[in-house]
Amino acid sequence: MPDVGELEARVGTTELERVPEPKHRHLKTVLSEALDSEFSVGEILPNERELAARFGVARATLRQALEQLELEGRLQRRRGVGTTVAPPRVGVDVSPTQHSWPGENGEAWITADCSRIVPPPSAARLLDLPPGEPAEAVRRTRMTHGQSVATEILYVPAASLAAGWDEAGPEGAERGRAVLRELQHFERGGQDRAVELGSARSEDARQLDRLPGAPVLIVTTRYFADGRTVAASVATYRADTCRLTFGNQGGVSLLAG
Amino acid sequence: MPDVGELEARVGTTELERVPEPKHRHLKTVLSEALDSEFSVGEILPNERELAARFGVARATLRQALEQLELEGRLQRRRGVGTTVAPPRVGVDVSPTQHSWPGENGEAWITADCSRIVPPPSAARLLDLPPGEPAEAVRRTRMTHGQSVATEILYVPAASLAAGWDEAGPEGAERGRAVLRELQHFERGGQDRAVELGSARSEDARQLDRLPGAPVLIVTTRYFADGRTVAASVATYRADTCRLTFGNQGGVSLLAG
DNA sequence: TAGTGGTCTAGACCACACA
DNA sequence: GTGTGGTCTAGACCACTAA
Repeated sequence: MPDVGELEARVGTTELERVPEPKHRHLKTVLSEALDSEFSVGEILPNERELAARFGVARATLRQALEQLELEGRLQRRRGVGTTVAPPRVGVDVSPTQHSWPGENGEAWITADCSRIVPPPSAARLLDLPPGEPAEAVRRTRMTHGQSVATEILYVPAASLAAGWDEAGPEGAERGRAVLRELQHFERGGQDRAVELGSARSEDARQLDRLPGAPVLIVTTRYFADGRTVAASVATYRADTCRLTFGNQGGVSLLAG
Repeated sequence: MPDVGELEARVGTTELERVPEPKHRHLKTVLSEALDSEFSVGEILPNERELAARFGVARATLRQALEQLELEGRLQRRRGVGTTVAPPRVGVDVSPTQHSWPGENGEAWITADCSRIVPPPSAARLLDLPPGEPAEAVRRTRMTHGQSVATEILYVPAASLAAGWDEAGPEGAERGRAVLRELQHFERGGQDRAVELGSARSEDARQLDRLPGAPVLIVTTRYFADGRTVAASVATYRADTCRLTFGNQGGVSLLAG
């Protein structure tokens, strides 16, 4: 375990400055620099009680600093285990060329489930669907490097399914794959996308191996064909481990390095 | 001020459930529903001590719930003022058609400053610039509906400036506009973009009217021309008030090629 | 000056992972 | 069990805003 003796001294020193910077913010800066210079990826930090004692602050104050560093993807904390130095964020391509049409071959998405439900109002609005109208909801998970980085619900209204669609057909993942096959019949008309900050619903949190409320990036997509919205999806990406890339150079994202 | 009597009762009730949900999370749910049904945009909530007392929890616990709601853009808290119900997030277009080349006419960016600096390592990496090499750093602010929603630093290496570029030329905003004019000479070669979660540096926080450490969406862009990276920018968007949109229906299709 | 949210403390107990 | 991070309390004082 690296020595943090010098850092303790600096916390005390700056505390006397003219412009009072909150302790937790200064602590975050000091820890951040220590992570750069004295720790390597995967290394375990001293526990919170230990660190708080060393820096001469209450545990709650130390936790404010750790929370920020976790938000920025610098640390990973796990209950019952400890706090470790996180690897750099993974670049996940969400540009239309990589994420262009649901169910396309070569996608990184794994279909998990599907059921016929009444979409929540926010989803109904995306689809221009009257409230109360049912749709197929396909649940998928996106894997990268053996880890699940995102979960998604893809809403497909009945109007986007062929006339022979069997409402009483198979359930679960098989039904989901059938819905995705239906979408292949459309001539692609483009898409819309939005990114915003959110917090993980408990269902998403379970799948992403995070606590409920963890920060996530929510990617909302509308798929167009035949001059209307034929499907819409709400994807939830782990904000701590992911960087969403929109490379349009037509090749591999150079930002990945 | 709407009555929250019913809500208090529900907090007490659910506390007895079999699966112990943290109080702050349940509190968040209850408050969220109250915001939907009993409050309207701009309305002022009771203060934190008052709310904590009503729900029978410590102020710190209540604050955990409020912090989450603020993160999701539902609330706005200002020291010395109070907590108000936030308006829906503003959609800010960051698609290539709207944000296509720095300094283009009709942009929503206001040039604030410019100086010759040595870019931080992260920026040098974006530019494929050797460490220590200087670049012009143009600082800009993006306005939407009279509010500043983003700040940006655009790095332009010396190699991207014309032979006759005057290093000792004007300072401040005027210098920035001169650098932007230089960029107009290139034949545009496309761009790269990435979005990730970060926290506001104190400088950004001041410009965005937020406290340092506030959650922000960081948009990193590389501009290509002549087969190389001629400029790169790091833009910081307020995560609480902004939804980044990548709409391409009305404009050029990103699916081309 | 009064009232707000922001910071900080020094405890306590709980849920979880792992040996 | 033992040790970790997660939750929660009941205070206190500070920085800021606006009347």
